[in-house]
Amino acid sequence: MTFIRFFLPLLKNTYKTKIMVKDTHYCRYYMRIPLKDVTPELETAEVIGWVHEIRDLGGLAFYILRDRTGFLQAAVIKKKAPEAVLIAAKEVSRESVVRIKGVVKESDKAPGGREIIPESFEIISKAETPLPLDVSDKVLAEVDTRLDNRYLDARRPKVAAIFQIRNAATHAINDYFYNEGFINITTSKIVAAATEGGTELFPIAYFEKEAFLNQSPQLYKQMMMAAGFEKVYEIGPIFRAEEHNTTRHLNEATSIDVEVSFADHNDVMDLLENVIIAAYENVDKTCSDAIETLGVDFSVPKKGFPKLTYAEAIDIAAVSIEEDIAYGDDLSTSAERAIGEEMGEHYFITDWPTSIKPYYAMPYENEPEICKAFDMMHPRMELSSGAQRIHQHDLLVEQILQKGMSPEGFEFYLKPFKYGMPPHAGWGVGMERLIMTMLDLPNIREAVLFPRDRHRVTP
RNA sequence: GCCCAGUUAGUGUAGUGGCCUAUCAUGCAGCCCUGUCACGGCUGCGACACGGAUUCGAAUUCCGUACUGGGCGCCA
Repeated sequence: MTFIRFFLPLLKNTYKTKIMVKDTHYCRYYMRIPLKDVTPELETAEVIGWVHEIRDLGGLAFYILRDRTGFLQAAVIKKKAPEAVLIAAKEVSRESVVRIKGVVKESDKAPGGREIIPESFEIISKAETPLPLDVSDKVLAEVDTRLDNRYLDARRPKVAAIFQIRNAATHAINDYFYNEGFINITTSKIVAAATEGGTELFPIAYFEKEAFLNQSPQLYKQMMMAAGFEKVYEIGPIFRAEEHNTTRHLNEATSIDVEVSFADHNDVMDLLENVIIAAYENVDKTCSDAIETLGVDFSVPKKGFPKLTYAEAIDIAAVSIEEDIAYGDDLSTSAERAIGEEMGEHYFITDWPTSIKPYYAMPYENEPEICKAFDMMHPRMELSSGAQRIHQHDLLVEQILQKGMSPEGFEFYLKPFKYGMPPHAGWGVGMERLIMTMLDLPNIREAVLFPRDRHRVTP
């Protein structure tokens, strides 16, 4: 019986057309109405949701139901309600899943101007008490408690809103690349050696071989340039085994990685701006409810991010921070912040010293001490780094040696440079940082469903 | 890797040697309540991370252990 009730609509689209309301996004597959679509015009409705709050006034009790679309109040009038409704209403706990059928009434006293008067009230899945955290936000839990109970935490509209927005951003980025003729690739996350340098890798057991989780798809993107794919991108996980413990680092992050042949650093900086703006624009266009739920100031950045050379950035930092900073130093966190404050919007730092950028960054022909590498910054932090890459085999080997690394270690990477490697450029953007800065989230863990940090491997 | 801080009911907290039989809020249970929307009222339930030391007396001081948060470095 249950089987028929659930699956008949799939086979026979006309069944129960009365509640097959306009929004096919939510309705096509279920015999229920999303809560936001419940209106008095329906007269009757069957809804399923979580019991968000219970307010028992004595002769009258209110049950606030919640699903991903919103809230609906069910009003149980104890003198009039059927016995079975009273029993279930008494029995139910907060955060239980319930199915309610009843009459929908207009009421200016009810939230959203309408409420449902249950004629049946079925507890589909009862929630135990006490709950590990308060979904209704009366007592805010700490991030750690929330992450331990992420499935409950994510029931909170504010949390759901973040991932709705992340979805819209990801979708826009994929769309942008697709429309621009990029090929979406996926590359292996299991690698044989520390190829890029500069960061610690997680060792893994790979049968009888030594292997690691990849820190970046960099080398693979470049190999696909040699393959003639011309424009590739990948949105995927990267792993860094650094023991940092901060609100802006993850040991597993999502990288939006791009590589373009026959392009230089300026071309891909232009591309980067477009991608960031496309993400913001789609969020702006499709997520106004989520933005409102989060209560953040949201504005789409304007095309033409200011460009600062590394030397100029150092000058700004030198006058605004206490600590000593000189040409050739990496930009410290406090320097980054000081420059960000000065800039007040997204910006690029270009023309970095070759000595502090990875070996694959292309030095300027006339001034090889600096290279065609750039960082793209949000006032709060670094979002992206990229460069025109070295495509000449011998120059690459020279740079690797200069960094004190051994070319023998990654012959598989160098070999493609011998057989027709086009000039190319690319970048990587931290997805979580993009979302974090977009929504002004205090902690990067808020931008991932299941963050992996120094201590956390569950859930 | 270096440095700092923390751990008290399910959740979030108060607490600086005796007034702690541990505060408050939320939650939960019971009773009252027909328009709540942070419903309200009354009663109750529920916690000092672990081990050791100091002391007449330790949630509070000291040592160790475990766990956690944060800053820096490095980076996305």
